[in-house]
Amino acid sequence: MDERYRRIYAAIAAIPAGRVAGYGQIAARAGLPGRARLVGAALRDSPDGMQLPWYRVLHSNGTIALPRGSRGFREQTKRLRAEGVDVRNGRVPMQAFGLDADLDRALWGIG
DNA sequence: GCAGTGACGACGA
DNA sequence: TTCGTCGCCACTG
Repeated sequence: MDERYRRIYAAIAAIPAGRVAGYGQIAARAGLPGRARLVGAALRDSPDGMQLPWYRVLHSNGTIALPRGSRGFREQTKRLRAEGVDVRNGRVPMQAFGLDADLDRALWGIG
């Protein structure tokens, strides 16, 4: 496992329940700005045994990355709703559930 | 080393 | 709001 992947996993694990973050945010927090695709690769490569809130990672616009109707899509939607996140038609209002700048700073100690 | 592909993101129509 | 295109970088054959 690469150091980059470790950082990505750590950034994802830092997302609090009931909140969501974009791939770009995760990549940036992992010290890999602009490498959003690498976050997706890391999730694909993540072991099943690893406890990772992968379902809290969405597209920058708040839409679920997985294809509509796929098992992962259903699983992500189900888990998010279980945490109180409002998933409307495969989409989450980032302005309500996304990580704000202040919250982001509080979580990852930026600034 | 080259070409194809992808759990992405920003833009323009 | 939705769709298509381009740029990005890492992985794979």
